[in-house]
Amino acid sequence: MGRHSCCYKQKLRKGLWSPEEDEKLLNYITRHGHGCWSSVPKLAGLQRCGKSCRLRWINYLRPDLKRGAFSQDEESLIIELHAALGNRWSQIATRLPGRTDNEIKNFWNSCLKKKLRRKGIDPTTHKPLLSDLHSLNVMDHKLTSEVVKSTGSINNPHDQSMVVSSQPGPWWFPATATTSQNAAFCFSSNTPPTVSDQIVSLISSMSTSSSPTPMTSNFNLVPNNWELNYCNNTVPSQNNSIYSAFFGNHYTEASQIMNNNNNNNPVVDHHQQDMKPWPSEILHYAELNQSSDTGFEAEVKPDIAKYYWRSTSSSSSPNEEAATLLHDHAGVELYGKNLQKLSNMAFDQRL
DNA sequence: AAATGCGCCAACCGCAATGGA
DNA sequence: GTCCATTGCGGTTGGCGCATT
Repeated sequence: MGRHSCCYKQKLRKGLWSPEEDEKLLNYITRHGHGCWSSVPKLAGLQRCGKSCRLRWINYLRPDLKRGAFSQDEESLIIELHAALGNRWSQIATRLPGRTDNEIKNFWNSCLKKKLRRKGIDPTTHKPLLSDLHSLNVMDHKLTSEVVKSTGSINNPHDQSMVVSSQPGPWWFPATATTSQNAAFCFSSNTPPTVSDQIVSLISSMSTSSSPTPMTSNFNLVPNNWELNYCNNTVPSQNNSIYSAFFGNHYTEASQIMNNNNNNNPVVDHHQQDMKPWPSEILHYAELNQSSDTGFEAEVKPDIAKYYWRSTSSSSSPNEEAATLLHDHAGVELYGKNLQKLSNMAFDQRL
Protein backbone atom coordinates (compact mmCIF):
# COMPACT_ATOMS: atom_id res chain seq x y z
CA MET A 1 0.00 0.00 0.00
CA GLY A 2 1.40 3.31 -0.94
CA ARG A 3 1.37 6.58 0.84
CA HIS A 4 -0.17 9.88 -0.15
CA SER A 5 2.27 12.49 -1.31
CA CYS A 6 1.25 14.60 1.67
CA CYS A 7 2.19 11.70 3.92
CA TYR A 8 5.66 11.52 2.39
CA LYS A 9 6.19 15.22 2.90
CA GLN A 10 5.14 15.11 6.50
CA LYS A 11 6.54 11.64 7.28
CA LEU A 12 3.16 10.48 8.44
CA ARG A 13 2.25 6.98 9.50
CA LYS A 14 0.54 4.61 7.15
CA GLY A 15 -0.94 1.16 7.28
CA LEU A 16 -3.03 -0.39 9.99
CA TRP A 17 -4.23 1.72 12.81
CA SER A 18 -3.09 0.91 16.34
CA PRO A 19 -5.59 0.83 19.21
CA GLU A 20 -3.92 3.95 20.62
CA GLU A 21 -4.46 5.83 17.38
CA ASP A 22 -8.06 4.70 17.27
CA GLU A 23 -8.59 5.93 20.80
CA LYS A 24 -7.09 9.34 20.04
CA LEU A 25 -9.23 9.80 16.96
CA LEU A 26 -12.38 8.53 18.64
CA ASN A 27 -11.88 10.79 21.65
CA TYR A 28 -11.24 13.82 19.55
CA ILE A 29 -14.22 13.39 17.24
CA THR A 30 -16.53 12.46 20.10
CA ARG A 31 -15.67 15.71 21.84
CA HIS A 32 -15.27 18.10 18.93
CA GLY A 33 -16.70 16.50 15.82
CA HIS A 34 -14.44 16.09 12.86
CA GLY A 35 -14.87 19.56 11.33
CA CYS A 36 -12.19 20.01 8.70
CA TRP A 37 -10.56 16.65 8.23
CA SER A 38 -7.22 18.12 7.27
CA SER A 39 -6.91 19.68 10.69
CA VAL A 40 -8.11 16.63 12.63
CA PRO A 41 -4.81 14.72 12.86
CA LYS A 42 -2.92 17.71 14.24
CA LEU A 43 -5.61 18.54 16.77
CA ALA A 44 -6.04 14.89 17.76
CA GLY A 45 -2.29 14.32 18.10
CA LEU A 46 -2.01 11.83 15.26
CA GLN A 47 0.77 11.31 12.74
CA ARG A 48 -1.74 10.64 9.97
CA CYS A 49 -3.13 12.64 7.11
CA GLY A 50 -6.68 13.93 7.27
CA LYS A 51 -7.78 11.63 4.53
CA SER A 52 -6.62 8.59 6.45
CA CYS A 53 -8.41 9.84 9.59
CA ARG A 54 -11.63 10.35 7.68
CA LEU A 55 -11.47 6.87 6.22
CA ARG A 56 -10.76 5.28 9.59
CA TRP A 57 -13.69 7.08 11.16
CA ILE A 58 -16.13 6.29 8.38
CA ASN A 59 -15.17 2.67 7.96
CA TYR A 60 -14.36 1.61 11.50
CA LEU A 61 -14.82 4.04 14.37
CA ARG A 62 -18.24 5.50 13.61
CA PRO A 63 -20.55 4.46 16.45
CA ASP A 64 -23.48 3.61 14.19
CA LEU A 65 -21.66 0.88 12.33
CA LYS A 66 -23.13 -2.57 12.25
CA ARG A 67 -20.63 -5.34 12.81
CA GLY A 68 -20.56 -8.92 11.71
CA ALA A 69 -21.65 -10.93 8.74
CA PHE A 70 -24.20 -9.71 6.25
CA SER A 71 -27.67 -11.14 6.72
CA GLN A 72 -29.55 -12.90 3.94
CA ASP A 73 -31.80 -9.86 3.61
CA GLU A 74 -28.82 -7.56 3.30
CA GLU A 75 -27.28 -9.86 0.73
CA SER A 76 -30.44 -9.88 -1.38
CA LEU A 77 -30.74 -6.14 -1.10
CA ILE A 78 -27.17 -5.59 -2.22
CA ILE A 79 -27.69 -7.78 -5.26
CA GLU A 80 -30.91 -5.98 -6.07
CA LEU A 81 -29.34 -2.55 -5.64
CA HIS A 82 -26.28 -3.50 -7.60
CA ALA A 83 -28.47 -4.60 -10.47
CA ALA A 84 -30.10 -1.19 -10.44
CA LEU A 85 -27.15 1.03 -9.57
CA GLY A 86 -24.04 -0.84 -10.65
CA ASN A 87 -20.83 -0.18 -8.71
CA ARG A 88 -22.19 2.91 -7.00
CA TRP A 89 -21.17 1.62 -3.61
CA SER A 90 -21.86 4.79 -1.70
CA GLN A 91 -25.40 4.92 -3.00
CA ILE A 92 -25.90 1.28 -2.18
CA ALA A 93 -24.53 1.88 1.31
CA THR A 94 -27.14 4.55 1.99
CA ARG A 95 -29.78 1.84 1.74
CA LEU A 96 -28.02 -0.42 4.23
CA PRO A 97 -27.88 1.31 7.60
CA GLY A 98 -24.68 0.61 9.50
CA ARG A 99 -22.81 -0.66 6.48
CA THR A 100 -20.08 1.25 4.68
CA ASP A 101 -19.47 1.48 0.98
CA ASN A 102 -16.07 -0.12 1.45
CA GLU A 103 -17.53 -3.02 3.39
CA ILE A 104 -20.21 -3.62 0.76
CA LYS A 105 -17.68 -3.37 -2.04
CA ASN A 106 -15.43 -5.92 -0.36
CA PHE A 107 -18.34 -8.22 0.31
CA TRP A 108 -19.38 -7.95 -3.30
CA ASN A 109 -15.93 -8.59 -4.72
CA SER A 110 -14.99 -11.41 -2.41
CA CYS A 111 -18.27 -13.22 -2.02
CA LEU A 112 -21.34 -12.13 -3.95
CA LYS A 113 -19.71 -12.13 -7.37
CA LYS A 114 -18.71 -15.74 -6.93
CA LYS A 115 -22.11 -16.71 -5.61
CA LEU A 116 -23.84 -15.20 -8.61
CA ARG A 117 -21.45 -16.87 -11.04
CA ARG A 118 -22.10 -20.21 -9.40
CA LYS A 119 -25.79 -19.61 -10.01
CA GLY A 120 -25.06 -18.88 -13.66
CA ILE A 121 -25.65 -15.16 -13.35
CA ASP A 122 -23.28 -12.58 -14.73
CA PRO A 123 -22.46 -10.34 -11.75
CA THR A 124 -21.88 -7.37 -14.01
CA THR A 125 -25.05 -7.48 -16.05
CA HIS A 126 -27.17 -9.55 -13.65
CA LYS A 127 -28.31 -11.52 -16.62
CA PRO A 128 -27.83 -15.20 -17.08
CA LEU A 129 -24.29 -15.99 -17.95
CA LEU A 130 -23.72 -16.54 -21.65
CA SER A 131 -20.46 -18.16 -20.76
CA ASP A 132 -17.01 -17.05 -21.42
CA LEU A 133 -17.11 -15.89 -24.99
CA HIS A 134 -13.68 -17.28 -25.67
CA SER A 135 -14.86 -20.72 -24.70
CA LEU A 136 -17.68 -20.29 -27.13
CA ASN A 137 -15.12 -19.54 -29.79
CA VAL A 138 -13.31 -22.71 -28.87
CA MET A 139 -16.60 -24.54 -29.05
CA ASP A 140 -17.21 -22.93 -32.41
CA HIS A 141 -13.92 -24.30 -33.69
CA LYS A 142 -14.56 -27.77 -32.35
CA LEU A 143 -18.11 -27.99 -33.53
CA THR A 144 -17.22 -26.55 -36.88
CA SER A 145 -14.78 -29.39 -37.35
CA GLU A 146 -17.51 -31.86 -36.51
CA VAL A 147 -19.87 -30.28 -38.95
CA VAL A 148 -17.35 -30.15 -41.75
CA LYS A 149 -16.53 -33.79 -41.17
CA SER A 150 -20.14 -34.75 -41.34
CA THR A 151 -21.04 -32.75 -44.42
CA GLY A 152 -17.77 -32.62 -46.29
CA SER A 153 -18.93 -29.76 -48.47
CA ILE A 154 -17.83 -26.61 -46.78
CA ASN A 155 -15.41 -25.54 -49.47
CA ASN A 156 -17.74 -26.07 -52.36
CA PRO A 157 -18.34 -22.51 -53.62
CA HIS A 158 -21.43 -23.60 -55.49
CA ASP A 159 -23.08 -24.89 -52.42
CA GLN A 160 -24.87 -22.05 -50.74
CA SER A 161 -26.64 -24.20 -48.27
CA MET A 162 -26.12 -23.65 -44.65
CA VAL A 163 -23.87 -26.34 -43.31
CA VAL A 164 -25.94 -28.89 -41.57
CA SER A 165 -24.72 -31.70 -39.44
CA SER A 166 -26.06 -35.05 -40.50
CA GLN A 167 -25.25 -36.46 -37.11
CA PRO A 168 -27.60 -36.05 -34.23
CA GLY A 169 -25.85 -33.53 -32.10
CA PRO A 170 -26.69 -31.38 -29.20
CA TRP A 171 -26.14 -28.12 -30.98
CA TRP A 172 -23.72 -26.48 -33.31
CA PHE A 173 -22.49 -23.34 -34.88
CA PRO A 174 -22.51 -23.37 -38.63
CA ALA A 175 -19.14 -23.75 -40.26
CA THR A 176 -17.73 -20.59 -41.71
CA ALA A 177 -14.55 -19.62 -43.48
CA THR A 178 -13.54 -17.61 -40.45
CA THR A 179 -14.66 -18.58 -37.03
CA SER A 180 -17.23 -16.30 -35.53
CA GLN A 181 -18.17 -14.84 -38.85
CA ASN A 182 -21.63 -16.03 -38.28
CA ALA A 183 -23.46 -18.25 -35.94
CA ALA A 184 -26.77 -19.88 -35.48
CA PHE A 185 -27.56 -22.73 -33.25
CA CYS A 186 -29.62 -25.81 -33.17
CA PHE A 187 -31.02 -27.49 -30.15
CA SER A 188 -31.95 -30.96 -29.19
CA SER A 189 -32.89 -32.81 -26.08
CA ASN A 190 -29.47 -34.28 -25.37
CA THR A 191 -27.66 -30.99 -24.90
CA PRO A 192 -24.62 -31.30 -22.65
CA PRO A 193 -25.21 -29.60 -19.33
CA THR A 194 -22.69 -26.84 -19.63
CA VAL A 195 -23.74 -25.69 -23.05
CA SER A 196 -27.35 -26.24 -22.20
CA ASP A 197 -26.98 -24.00 -19.22
CA GLN A 198 -25.59 -21.31 -21.45
CA ILE A 199 -28.36 -21.65 -23.97
CA VAL A 200 -31.08 -21.72 -21.41
CA SER A 201 -29.47 -18.72 -19.82
CA LEU A 202 -29.46 -16.93 -23.13
CA ILE A 203 -33.04 -17.83 -23.75
CA SER A 204 -34.07 -16.73 -20.30
CA SER A 205 -32.26 -13.48 -20.73
CA MET A 206 -34.31 -12.72 -23.78
CA SER A 207 -37.46 -12.77 -21.78
CA THR A 208 -38.88 -9.41 -20.94
CA SER A 209 -41.96 -8.50 -19.01
CA SER A 210 -43.63 -7.32 -22.18
CA SER A 211 -42.92 -10.41 -24.18
CA PRO A 212 -44.03 -13.96 -23.94
CA THR A 213 -42.01 -16.29 -21.80
CA PRO A 214 -39.77 -18.32 -24.07
CA MET A 215 -40.49 -22.00 -23.99
CA THR A 216 -37.23 -23.84 -24.16
CA SER A 217 -39.14 -26.97 -25.01
CA ASN A 218 -39.84 -25.42 -28.38
CA PHE A 219 -36.27 -26.07 -29.32
CA ASN A 220 -36.62 -29.76 -28.87
CA LEU A 221 -39.01 -29.69 -31.76
CA VAL A 222 -36.22 -28.77 -34.11
CA PRO A 223 -34.76 -31.89 -35.65
CA ASN A 224 -31.03 -32.27 -35.22
CA ASN A 225 -30.30 -31.79 -38.85
CA TRP A 226 -32.35 -28.67 -39.19
CA GLU A 227 -31.08 -25.26 -38.49
CA LEU A 228 -32.51 -22.17 -37.06
CA ASN A 229 -31.97 -19.36 -39.44
CA TYR A 230 -30.67 -16.05 -38.45
CA CYS A 231 -29.73 -12.49 -39.27
CA ASN A 232 -31.95 -9.49 -39.26
CA ASN A 233 -30.68 -6.83 -41.63
CA THR A 234 -27.21 -7.21 -40.22
CA VAL A 235 -24.53 -8.68 -42.35
CA PRO A 236 -22.35 -10.90 -40.22
CA SER A 237 -18.89 -9.52 -39.96
CA GLN A 238 -15.74 -10.99 -38.60
CA ASN A 239 -16.42 -9.54 -35.19
CA ASN A 240 -20.12 -9.83 -35.15
CA SER A 241 -21.90 -13.05 -34.52
CA ILE A 242 -25.61 -13.11 -34.42
CA TYR A 243 -27.58 -15.63 -32.53
CA SER A 244 -31.25 -15.90 -33.14
CA ALA A 245 -33.92 -17.63 -31.24
CA PHE A 246 -37.51 -18.28 -32.04
CA PHE A 247 -40.30 -18.72 -29.60
CA GLY A 248 -43.81 -19.61 -30.57
CA ASN A 249 -45.03 -16.97 -32.95
CA HIS A 250 -42.30 -14.57 -31.94
CA TYR A 251 -38.66 -14.18 -32.68
CA THR A 252 -35.75 -12.21 -31.39
CA GLU A 253 -32.08 -11.81 -32.00
CA ALA A 254 -29.20 -11.70 -29.65
CA SER A 255 -26.02 -10.28 -30.97
CA GLN A 256 -22.65 -10.58 -29.39
CA ILE A 257 -19.44 -8.94 -30.43
CA MET A 258 -16.99 -11.76 -30.31
CA ASN A 259 -13.42 -12.49 -31.01
CA ASN A 260 -12.29 -9.20 -29.55
CA ASN A 261 -8.65 -8.39 -29.69
CA ASN A 262 -9.36 -5.40 -27.57
CA ASN A 263 -10.71 -6.14 -24.14
CA ASN A 264 -12.20 -2.69 -23.97
CA ASN A 265 -14.50 -3.55 -26.79
CA PRO A 266 -17.81 -3.93 -25.06
CA VAL A 267 -20.09 -6.82 -25.53
CA VAL A 268 -23.15 -5.63 -27.34
CA ASP A 269 -26.27 -7.48 -26.62
CA HIS A 270 -29.82 -7.04 -27.61
CA HIS A 271 -31.23 -9.44 -25.10
CA GLN A 272 -33.62 -6.91 -23.79
CA GLN A 273 -35.19 -5.99 -27.04
CA ASP A 274 -38.76 -6.96 -27.34
CA MET A 275 -39.79 -10.14 -29.02
CA LYS A 276 -41.17 -9.45 -32.43
CA PRO A 277 -44.28 -11.17 -33.64
CA TRP A 278 -44.02 -12.77 -37.02
CA PRO A 279 -46.02 -10.73 -39.51
CA SER A 280 -49.43 -12.11 -40.36
CA GLU A 281 -48.37 -12.61 -43.98
CA ILE A 282 -45.75 -15.07 -42.87
CA LEU A 283 -48.00 -16.91 -40.46
CA HIS A 284 -50.69 -17.14 -43.10
CA TYR A 285 -48.18 -18.48 -45.60
CA ALA A 286 -46.97 -20.97 -43.05
CA GLU A 287 -50.45 -22.30 -42.54
CA LEU A 288 -50.86 -22.94 -46.24
CA ASN A 289 -47.43 -24.36 -46.98
CA GLN A 290 -46.34 -27.28 -44.96
CA SER A 291 -42.91 -28.80 -45.14
CA SER A 292 -41.74 -31.05 -47.90
CA ASP A 293 -39.36 -33.92 -47.52
CA THR A 294 -37.24 -33.27 -50.54
CA GLY A 295 -34.84 -30.72 -51.74
CA PHE A 296 -33.84 -27.32 -50.59
CA GLU A 297 -36.85 -25.70 -49.24
CA ALA A 298 -37.65 -22.55 -47.54
CA GLU A 299 -40.30 -22.98 -44.97
CA VAL A 300 -42.16 -21.14 -42.36
CA LYS A 301 -43.34 -23.54 -39.77
CA PRO A 302 -46.50 -22.41 -38.05
CA ASP A 303 -45.70 -24.19 -34.83
CA ILE A 304 -42.34 -22.64 -34.24
CA ALA A 305 -42.63 -19.86 -36.78
CA LYS A 306 -39.14 -20.07 -38.04
CA TYR A 307 -37.53 -19.97 -41.40
CA TYR A 308 -35.11 -22.59 -42.47
CA TRP A 309 -34.30 -24.91 -45.22
CA ARG A 310 -32.55 -28.17 -45.28
CA SER A 311 -29.90 -29.81 -47.31
CA THR A 312 -31.00 -33.35 -47.86
CA SER A 313 -30.71 -32.76 -51.57
CA SER A 314 -29.13 -30.16 -53.81
CA SER A 315 -31.63 -30.57 -56.59
CA SER A 316 -34.06 -27.86 -55.69
CA SER A 317 -34.00 -24.28 -54.59
CA PRO A 318 -34.99 -22.44 -51.53
CA ASN A 319 -38.54 -21.36 -51.70
CA GLU A 320 -38.42 -17.87 -53.10
CA GLU A 321 -41.86 -16.95 -51.95
CA ALA A 322 -41.17 -17.79 -48.36
CA ALA A 323 -37.80 -16.09 -48.48
CA THR A 324 -39.31 -13.00 -50.01
CA LEU A 325 -42.00 -12.91 -47.37
CA LEU A 326 -39.42 -13.14 -44.65
CA HIS A 327 -37.29 -10.50 -46.28
CA ASP A 328 -40.11 -8.07 -46.99
CA HIS A 329 -42.17 -8.49 -43.87
CA ALA A 330 -39.77 -9.50 -41.14
CA GLY A 331 -36.56 -7.92 -42.37
CA VAL A 332 -34.82 -11.26 -42.32
CA GLU A 333 -31.75 -11.56 -44.45
CA LEU A 334 -30.53 -14.98 -45.41
CA TYR A 335 -26.99 -16.10 -45.86
CA GLY A 336 -25.34 -19.16 -47.22
CA LYS A 337 -22.50 -20.78 -45.43
CA ASN A 338 -19.91 -18.66 -47.22
CA LEU A 339 -21.69 -15.55 -46.06
CA GLN A 340 -23.07 -14.96 -49.48
CA LYS A 341 -26.23 -13.07 -49.13
CA LEU A 342 -29.15 -14.92 -50.59
CA SER A 343 -30.93 -11.91 -51.99
CA ASN A 344 -33.97 -12.20 -54.17
CA MET A 345 -31.63 -12.04 -57.15
CA ALA A 346 -29.71 -14.99 -55.86
CA PHE A 347 -32.90 -16.94 -55.57
CA ASP A 348 -33.87 -15.90 -59.07
CA GLN A 349 -30.61 -17.23 -60.40
CA ARG A 350 -31.07 -20.50 -58.60
CA LEU A 351 -34.60 -21.06 -59.76
C1' DA B 1 7.21 -27.85 11.18
C1' DA B 2 7.98 -25.13 7.23
C1' DA B 3 6.63 -23.50 2.80
C1' DT B 4 3.24 -22.14 -0.25
C1' DG B 5 -1.21 -20.69 -1.94
C1' DC B 6 -5.29 -18.27 -1.45
C1' DG B 7 -9.10 -15.39 0.19
C1' DC B 8 -10.46 -11.57 2.81
C1' DC B 9 -10.49 -6.92 3.88
C1' DA B 10 -8.38 -2.57 5.72
C1' DA B 11 -6.34 0.98 3.76
C1' DC B 12 -4.30 3.44 -0.05
C1' DC B 13 -4.33 5.65 -4.74
C1' DG B 14 -5.95 8.54 -8.15
C1' DC B 15 -9.41 11.06 -10.02
C1' DA B 16 -13.62 13.85 -10.03
C1' DA B 17 -16.60 16.93 -7.77
C1' DT B 18 -17.24 20.73 -4.81
C1' DG B 19 -16.66 25.06 -2.78
C1' DG B 20 -14.26 29.09 -1.31
C1' DA B 21 -10.92 32.79 -2.27
C1' DG C 1 -13.09 32.31 -14.86
C1' DT C 2 -9.27 30.23 -12.46
C1' DC C 3 -6.81 28.22 -8.86
C1' DC C 4 -6.38 25.45 -4.94
C1' DA C 5 -7.73 22.83 -0.89
C1' DT C 6 -10.85 19.57 0.57
C1' DT C 7 -14.03 15.87 0.23
C1' DG C 8 -16.02 11.80 -1.82
C1' DC C 9 -15.84 7.79 -4.52
C1' DG C 10 -14.48 3.53 -6.79
C1' DG C 11 -10.61 0.67 -8.09
C1' DT C 12 -6.67 -1.54 -6.40
C1' DT C 13 -3.17 -3.26 -3.34
C1' DG C 14 -0.72 -5.65 0.11
C1' DG C 15 -0.69 -7.77 4.65
C1' DC C 16 -2.70 -11.11 7.54
C1' DG C 17 -4.45 -15.47 8.68
C1' DC C 18 -6.05 -19.85 7.45
C1' DA C 19 -5.75 -24.08 4.60
C1' DT C 20 -3.12 -27.12 2.08
C1' DT C 21 1.01 -29.45 0.66
